[in-house]
Amino acid sequence: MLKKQLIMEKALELFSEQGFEATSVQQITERCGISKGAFYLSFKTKDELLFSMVDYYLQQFIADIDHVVRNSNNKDIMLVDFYKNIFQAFKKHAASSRVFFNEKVFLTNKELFHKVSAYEADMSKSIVQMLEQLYREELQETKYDVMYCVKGFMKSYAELFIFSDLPLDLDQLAQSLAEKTDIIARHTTIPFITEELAQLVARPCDQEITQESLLQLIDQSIQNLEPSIERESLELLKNQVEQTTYSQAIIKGLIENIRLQPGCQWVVYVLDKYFQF
Amino acid sequence: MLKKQLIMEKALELFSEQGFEATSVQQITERCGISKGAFYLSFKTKDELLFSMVDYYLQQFIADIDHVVRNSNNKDIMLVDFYKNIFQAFKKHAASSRVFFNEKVFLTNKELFHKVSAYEADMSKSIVQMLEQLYREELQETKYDVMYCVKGFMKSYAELFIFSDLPLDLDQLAQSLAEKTDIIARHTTIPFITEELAQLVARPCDQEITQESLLQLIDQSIQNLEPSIERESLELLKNQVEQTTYSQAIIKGLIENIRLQPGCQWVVYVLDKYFQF
DNA sequence: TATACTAATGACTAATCAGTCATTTGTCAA
DNA sequence: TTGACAAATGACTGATTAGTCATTAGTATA
Repeated sequence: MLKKQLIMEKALELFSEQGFEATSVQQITERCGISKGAFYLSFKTKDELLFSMVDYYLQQFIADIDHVVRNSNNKDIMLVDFYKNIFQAFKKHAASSRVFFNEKVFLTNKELFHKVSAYEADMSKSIVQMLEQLYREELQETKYDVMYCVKGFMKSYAELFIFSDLPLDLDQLAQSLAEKTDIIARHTTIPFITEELAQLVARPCDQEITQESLLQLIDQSIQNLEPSIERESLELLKNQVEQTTYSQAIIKGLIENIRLQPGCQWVVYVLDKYFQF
Repeated sequence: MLKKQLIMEKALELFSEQGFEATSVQQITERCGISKGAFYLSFKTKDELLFSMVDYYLQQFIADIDHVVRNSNNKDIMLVDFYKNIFQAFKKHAASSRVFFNEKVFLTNKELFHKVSAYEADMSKSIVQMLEQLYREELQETKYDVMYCVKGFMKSYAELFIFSDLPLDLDQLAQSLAEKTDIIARHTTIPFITEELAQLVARPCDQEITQESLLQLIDQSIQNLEPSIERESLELLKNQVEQTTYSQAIIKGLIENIRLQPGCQWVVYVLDKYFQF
């Protein structure tokens, strides 16, 4: 399915330059060097392209964040790591950030709005998880508030990457925001966001990972890979989902094999959760 | 120019529901109960409508914030007042917030992007001014950072008003954010946003208020008013700009007369600055 | 080479759009 | 009542769009 990826990448460029509505299918196919008909072999409609792109790009972003939160053992630098990764992602994916954090379509198309909201809820959950790891029960009353502050810092400082390409010291930025987050976490006494409120806003409840949905996701991801070690790893993992025979170590190793594979971040994220790493 | 206002209001509703690109002039005129031709008597193009709307709605928003910052004498409640007003505005103008904080057009149309950036810069300036009043020289190193945090809080918590209509306790929210801002201001030691960086990002330098540009603005605003005390006040103020004869008290009174007049917030904001209140 | 199949093409359609302009309607003063 | 002017109309134009489909190109098998 390399054609699909090509289309999504070129479409991202164009959407980032002109927006979704203002970009025609013709323009996309011209930039891809393919015909209009070929486009409709990959995607049924222009809307379906956008849906696929949301999955393709937001999954990468969310999975990235989650990985940092889960794999940072050193609490002293967890926050710094978190912010450094976030802004590295913003820097690297400035184009997709522009599109997915600013496109109006996401507010007007209900289905799409839910999709994006669900990913945002995943991100919020990761942040709360990180805060719980860092501060344990000290933060019981205010953790959702602190999460909102973290998201606010992200949104505000991300503008530096999205709207300009100034050379910025990522390390200092990460340290600065880590300090701010720590200060807020330690000193806040008047919470506003209760757990209930946080859940009301993030309504789109994350759907459970079922064996069936995971197998479907793996099949889909396999199609994105050329025959290779990575593809073989994913096929072995598929068997493990159907019937676990290998040890945790082997399974973890197989997941690591595909962690950096483009288009596979999401399946890695879901596999991590499924096998409880 | 009541027709113009009608069109802008109905267009805002539609843009808020569907976005700018997806809304046709036909739809706008249908909701207004006017013909297509009548639309083009008020606005030369669909783009010109958007330009006018940016001025009309963002000026209200910015002027609102500036007024709080300038007129709050009590430092203890200045921050609370600030946030309460901000979120009252978000609540009241949820539709325009949705449009102007999420429309992609603003990123792809250069001229429009500069317009919006200029208003954002005005807002940033007001916030820095408030922080200077509150913390004097204690905050010299970190005030631009704190300003970015304030904007982050605004962006993050505004989602509560823009995307849902849950009943929220504005007072508690304002207090909660005021506390957070105060905490950040007092404890931050690692700044990231320097004055230089802040100015680089907010490039679109605010243009100076000249007598000429002010007179032009007043003329424009007068056209939005029916004959009334308010209109007379504005006409008197126009004379005062050309040649000051009245005392400060009278001028201030005349400005107060029109402060709450719809469509006049911006001229009030500029008059405030011009007469140095 | 012949056959069967899939992948890819691009001219085409029907719909929609922004913007125009000849015409009508409404409103004054004379 | 008339005539002169401005306000408002909506059918129309030309351009552009998403999506289709009859045709062709490419490739693998027999």
